[in-house]
Amino acid sequence: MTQDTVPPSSRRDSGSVTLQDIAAHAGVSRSTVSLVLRESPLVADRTRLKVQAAIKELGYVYNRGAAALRGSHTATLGVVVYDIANPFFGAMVAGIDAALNREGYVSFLANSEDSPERQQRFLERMREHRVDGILLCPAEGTPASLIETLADWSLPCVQVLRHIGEPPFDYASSDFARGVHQAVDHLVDLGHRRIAFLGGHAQHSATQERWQGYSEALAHHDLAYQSLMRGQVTRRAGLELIETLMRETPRPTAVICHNDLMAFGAMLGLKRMGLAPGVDCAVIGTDDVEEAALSDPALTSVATHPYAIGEEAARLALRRIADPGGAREQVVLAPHLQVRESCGNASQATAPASPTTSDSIA
Amino acid sequence: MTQDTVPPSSRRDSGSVTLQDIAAHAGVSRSTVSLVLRESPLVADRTRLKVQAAIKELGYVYNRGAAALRGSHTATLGVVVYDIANPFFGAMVAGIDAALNREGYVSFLANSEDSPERQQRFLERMREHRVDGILLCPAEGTPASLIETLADWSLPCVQVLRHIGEPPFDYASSDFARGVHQAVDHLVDLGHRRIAFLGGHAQHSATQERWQGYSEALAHHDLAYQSLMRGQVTRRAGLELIETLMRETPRPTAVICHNDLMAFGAMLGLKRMGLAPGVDCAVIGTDDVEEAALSDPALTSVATHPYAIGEEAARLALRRIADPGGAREQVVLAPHLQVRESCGNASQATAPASPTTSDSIA
DNA sequence: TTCTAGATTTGGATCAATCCAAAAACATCT
DNA sequence: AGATGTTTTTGGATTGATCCAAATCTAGAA
Repeated sequence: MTQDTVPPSSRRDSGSVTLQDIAAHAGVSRSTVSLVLRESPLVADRTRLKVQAAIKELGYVYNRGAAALRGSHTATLGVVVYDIANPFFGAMVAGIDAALNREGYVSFLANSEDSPERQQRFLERMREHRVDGILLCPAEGTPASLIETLADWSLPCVQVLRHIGEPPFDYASSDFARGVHQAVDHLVDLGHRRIAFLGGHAQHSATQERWQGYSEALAHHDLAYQSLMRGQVTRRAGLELIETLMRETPRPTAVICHNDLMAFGAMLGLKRMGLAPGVDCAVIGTDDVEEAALSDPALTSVATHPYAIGEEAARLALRRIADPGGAREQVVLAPHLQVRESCGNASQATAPASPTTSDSIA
Repeated sequence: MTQDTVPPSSRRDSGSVTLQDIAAHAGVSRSTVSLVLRESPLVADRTRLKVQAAIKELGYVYNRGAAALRGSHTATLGVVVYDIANPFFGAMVAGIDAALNREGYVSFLANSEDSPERQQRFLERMREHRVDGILLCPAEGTPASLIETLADWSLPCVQVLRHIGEPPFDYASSDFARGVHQAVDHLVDLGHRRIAFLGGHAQHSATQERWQGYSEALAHHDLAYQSLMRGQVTRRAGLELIETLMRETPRPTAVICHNDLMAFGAMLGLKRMGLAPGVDCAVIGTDDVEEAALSDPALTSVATHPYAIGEEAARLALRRIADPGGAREQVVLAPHLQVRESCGNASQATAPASPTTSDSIA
């Protein structure tokens, strides 16, 4: 009669139990409950337990929106990719998700479809939602000023896979140049001298780095032959480009592809021409997606570890959010060459016995 | 001196221009600015223009968090899938993204990895963020009570691809039973009589519906032969199961697979056994992922349109959010059979007389 | 000119948390 | 017991928008 500890049913009606309600029920103040929720060490153990019991009893649900309004962060990260339908991004997003989840963060995901306009809209929307930071895989044609704009917004941004402008900025990716270099090394070891490259025609860093790796590697091995074809980085483009390529004279004996999709297309194209991938022409892809292990023949590929890139990018973003003024970081993972069957096996290639069609002119 | 219209630089420092600031600058009240932002027809045109000018001039950024606190919705949707790395989900998420984007919504994406515990954590987190609704692809083993729990939370939830419990509930998917039925019909048309099925061993609706479609179709055609193998729905499982299957006597002449990944595995397995997919054994997949068109041989597949499912699911969720009490809806898209080469071509199977040179098949 | 219906506009309360300075409770040492 | 120092706890102010009832401003009619 003096104090009703639990108004039986009137509480869970409207679904909104507030800090105030808990405080009343536990006989403490709003502020104390807030401290308990945030796991502050200021609260005495006995009080903490009382409050936690009340929280459980009343079925309280933390309101992150209200907290964000007064506080300084939303525990929310914006993620903008340009092709979520691509399996590579699926894996990357899974990595991001895992890393964020550990810290209680949630991510807004948006798909720019490589359109700078869509990308811009998404970024503005995320800003309105007061995300703590952004993971951005910049759409092709993103203006160089975008990074400054984000800085003006004081929105921490980690660029992923591609970057616009020059460092310093936060960046997480794979060392694409090195990956292609490794692929060339491997082919040279196997005895190849005429190594072609099927690349993307787009102008972003991820494409350029691969070209660079390719030409550096050729120079390093004193190879005169060079053949660089550009197209979409799709299976279909791989199929079409390889046909053109195989009609060249002299014909390359190996081809490195921008990604695995192109490589699959190239292998299919070879088959359609009556040529055997790995025998008549070695093929190397990039990314090492799951299908690479099970294609026919199994594809040798430069593994770029999308899941790990996602994890690293997310962790870097969290670091930057915690320390916005800190030194910018570039996390560039080393790829590794996953050797399978699409380059033939060593015995075939390294011991060409007689017909060493010694490299001629390009 | 009486009124300073624009304090030149002191405003954009802290980055937070509020409704109050705009109101002062435009000479109106907070409330009016709010009405303008929400495109209320109550505001006179002249006032609206004045306010919009002030908004632009001061570089105001709408604070959706603050709005959500007082208002009733967050323009936010939670999306929980169980395998984001799967290309099917990539496409589906792209569809969701497109539909939400049109209405100004943003989505939180989470990956349950088919773990009910992870799923539960994510749902709680999303509740704390006060999402307006949930798109849920239930993890395997999700307790039947989950849907009630979400209802208790008064959180609108659309189940996608799989469902737990029985209608009425909101649900968006493909008619898997019908898809398998169509596949059987096609094979029977081609003259097949021994048709096997490679399915998943999991106990969710999506798997059961396919079994059901398979046995109904067999009954419909009075086929006595039946062979149903269960495993993971992965490429590797397809590869392993087909080998077992082809050692059976009598051997099936055709196999329908739970999804395309299994079908790719099955085709690879056939090749490894020295059998030709489409000649020695017809293969049909489900989903019609992009790779299906370019595999070797090109895969006949039951197209389930993940992008469209994503769009429909998102739109249904938005409808339910707008009208929480409305009648529950089941949006079940009709799949269609995408015929390619993995069942042989018509000339071999149906009309051995004339070599119809028409591109793929009729 | 006054009245009134209709169209605009407004201030105060509210949403549910956090921040912060100051108060209260408790322990320790003369 | 009193002075001092440490933990704990607290109320009031604050965050930035929306809701709502009431106030103000039209324009047309009496």
